[in-house]
Amino acid sequence: MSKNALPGLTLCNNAMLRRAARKLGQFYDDVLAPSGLKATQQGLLYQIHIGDEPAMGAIASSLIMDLSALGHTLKPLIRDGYVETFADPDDRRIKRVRLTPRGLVKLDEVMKLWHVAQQRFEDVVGKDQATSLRAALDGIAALDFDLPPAG
Amino acid sequence: MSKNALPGLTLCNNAMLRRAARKLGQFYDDVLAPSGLKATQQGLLYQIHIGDEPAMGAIASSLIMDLSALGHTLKPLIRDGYVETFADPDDRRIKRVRLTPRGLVKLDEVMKLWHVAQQRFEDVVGKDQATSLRAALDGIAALDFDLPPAG
DNA sequence: CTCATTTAGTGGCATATACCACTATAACCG
DNA sequence: CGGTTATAGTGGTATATGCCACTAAATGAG
Repeated sequence: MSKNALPGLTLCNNAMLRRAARKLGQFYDDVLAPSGLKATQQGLLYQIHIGDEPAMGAIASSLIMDLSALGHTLKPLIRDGYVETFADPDDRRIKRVRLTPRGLVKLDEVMKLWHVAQQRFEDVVGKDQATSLRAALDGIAALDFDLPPAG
Repeated sequence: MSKNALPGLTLCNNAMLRRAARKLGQFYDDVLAPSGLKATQQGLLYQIHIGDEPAMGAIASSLIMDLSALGHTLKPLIRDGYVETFADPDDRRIKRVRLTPRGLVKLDEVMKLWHVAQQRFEDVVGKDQATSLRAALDGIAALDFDLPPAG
């Protein structure tokens, strides 16, 4: 009944990454649960907050997320009144995003919980380990897998 | 227009992990696309294949995935005839999973593409880097975040 | 044996995330 | 200026995942 009775699991970089993401996501989600937000939503609110009324495209590319996926993810936050959008006056194709006052309050609340989760994570894995892990993950996010142009 | 105009992004372990997972997922998915399978599905077929007609619970716990999530994820694979399930004769609560002949053929096909993606990843990040990354991710997956029992 | 409890999965609902086709707007070119 | 192209988002559809309430089946206590 060991947790890892199945072999071979550790071979695929992508599978391992997703697996770790599920684990960590469950942990962060648990800790954030009292706020009613998921970790993804907390992260998104935070990104919006630290940006200067960022355009959707800017957020999406920062988060390496599909633009339409961002749009979908934003919907519950808009519905719940944490976030609002408005067209850029200089380019009406661009939709900018900001927190509502209510969203600011909520962010404050959820960030307290986030600190708990973050701290607990770093207690368990070690601060330096966590830092180098994040660096490694940032490295992956920055990779370019394109084959060098043949011509 | 830098990709990372927004600051602060790199602070959250969970957010960074998800971000890297999106990036890598997109890459693996791209490479596997000709097979018609997503990387998650390839990974799942593979897990089923290397297991001995594993029970759903066993798969779920190996992958650190919610049991019901596994059930949902399995549905398209069953619908497309790659996978079938059957009740364990000794314990009818248990549902075991196996590949169909068609599933085996498909796995073969998709694994060829997987090797391409995997190889390309390791070319780009380095074999040793990849190995230690996977080890780190496995470490995260194995963490225990429970607070030590107060009693 | 019978009832309470635990275990294994299911189904519904909600969010996360991607791709595609489409629309609106801006930018560019002759 | 007018038509073509490029850019920014939207909506639909599909998979990925999680939680909860529920059912079925096995286990354990009396």
